[in-house]
Amino acid sequence: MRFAPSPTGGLHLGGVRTVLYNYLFAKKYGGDFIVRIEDTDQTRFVSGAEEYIFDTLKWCGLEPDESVQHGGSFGPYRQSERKETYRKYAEQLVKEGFAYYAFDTPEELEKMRHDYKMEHNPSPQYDHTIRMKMRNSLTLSAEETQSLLAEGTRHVVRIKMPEHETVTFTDMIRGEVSFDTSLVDDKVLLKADGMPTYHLAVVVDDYLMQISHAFRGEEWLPSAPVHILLWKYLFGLENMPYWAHFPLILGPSGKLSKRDGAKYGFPVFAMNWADPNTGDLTEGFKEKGFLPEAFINLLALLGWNDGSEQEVFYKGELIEKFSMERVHSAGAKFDYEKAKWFNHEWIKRSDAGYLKPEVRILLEKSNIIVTDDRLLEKVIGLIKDRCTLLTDFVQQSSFFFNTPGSIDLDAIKPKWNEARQMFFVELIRNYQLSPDWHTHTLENNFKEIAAANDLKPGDLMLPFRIMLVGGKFGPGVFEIAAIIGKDETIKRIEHTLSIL
RNA sequence: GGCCCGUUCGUCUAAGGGCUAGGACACCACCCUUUCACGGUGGUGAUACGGGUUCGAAUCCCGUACGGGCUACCA
Repeated sequence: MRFAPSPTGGLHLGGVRTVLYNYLFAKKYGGDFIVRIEDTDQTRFVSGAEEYIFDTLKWCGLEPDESVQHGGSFGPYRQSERKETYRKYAEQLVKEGFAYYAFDTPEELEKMRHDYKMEHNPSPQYDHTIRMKMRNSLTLSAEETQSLLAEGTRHVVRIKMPEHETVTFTDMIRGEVSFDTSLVDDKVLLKADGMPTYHLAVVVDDYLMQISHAFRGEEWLPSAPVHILLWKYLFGLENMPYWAHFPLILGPSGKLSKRDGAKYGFPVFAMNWADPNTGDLTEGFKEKGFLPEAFINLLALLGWNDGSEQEVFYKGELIEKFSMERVHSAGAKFDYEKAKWFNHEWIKRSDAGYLKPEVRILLEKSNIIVTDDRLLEKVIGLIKDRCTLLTDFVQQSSFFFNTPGSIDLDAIKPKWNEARQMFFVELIRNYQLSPDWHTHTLENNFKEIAAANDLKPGDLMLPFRIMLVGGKFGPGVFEIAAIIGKDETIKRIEHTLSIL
């Protein structure tokens, strides 16, 4: 099993789902999950991106068995460090007539694309119809080729696609897929800078690293015939890994992109990603307040299900139940509302102790320092049902620890009167003298005073809540009062009374 | 344009020839709740279209339409 990301930016939903499925499949069958860094494009190097990938995997709980960071006996796991191994295979292909040297400059290629551009063929390819009109070892004499090579002329190695062959392979998700090779272009295998392209590297490395199953996104399907042919030429089809091409995760319009997230207001990356070149920060699911368990869960169900109506799965269950046969073949549009539902479910099911460390960090960021550990846990237990995102805990719990900064007076004023004012004055006196401070006592006393004054408790509870909480939300009022204590409760009532 | 992949409620999906096409999210209503949630009950809502094959098609085949991907010395 392998996952082979290119470290050029943040890891988005589709990428993480690919890792997930790779991981689940590997773990299910006792295989190794290996992560190889595909960094053959030096122009796209982004500092910090590789580390970001591993940080993301760690957060998701999808630790590789072999990788740059985890070691393994098939290294190096960074393609840039394997540069020397690829040339040999490219030369072998040329020698055997499956590939050729091409000396065309970027300008010449551009000219070709321009000259052959027709209405019926808007994007001409470097293929069997064109290659004999270009500058390569097929059109040049052996001597010319040799001397160009000897002079160190910049050149690439291209695969020579056969003219009329049908390449067929079995995709684990789609079944048999076939291609007419005359319609595929002569892809570059080895670039002028000596680095391989993805096409060569993926085949060579999958062979050398003894990869048994190779899963990737559907966007790779069109180049599959190139890879199949390379396997046939280099290592034999019988040694080729099993392939699976996952359907794409779609945004509101086409393949999900970073742009979609910014445009429609939902995260696309797993964790915050700060582009070192532009300085742009893209918010991640982690920072948005998602639990890794929920993130994994929602991704797993985006294109897969176990056939039952179960939707919430632990990682262990996913490993146990995952199967390629049940991966959908159609693309799935990402629904942020449903994603939030998954997180809410996970928060509800997590116990307060588990949530505590994260919540504490969030509270500290809002300058709420909680020293009483048991209190924090109790509060979390009381409010977690109403928190969809981890970040919701701040608003839902701040009033337990700090006096509310603002009071929603508009919710009280319209029905406020002398009688109610008097009620609260009496309530303060009563609570002041109350020998104990428990939820039930507080509620009973509250109702007795109301009854004695011929007032309906229901009309008084909302104002009371606003005084303690600041707004119309939160758990039972008397529980809140019980937790914040006598002094604080009275102080808050007095404060609101004074500004009404 | 060419090639490849795909098409069940708005969204994620179940139903691999035989039922009123099931569930979940979202939405609406009601119940519970003297706030907001949680929870509960119910509701709106789908097999893209046209042909076959078959006693019988969401399911198999063909065509059309639509959607997506690819078409770089990027992955």
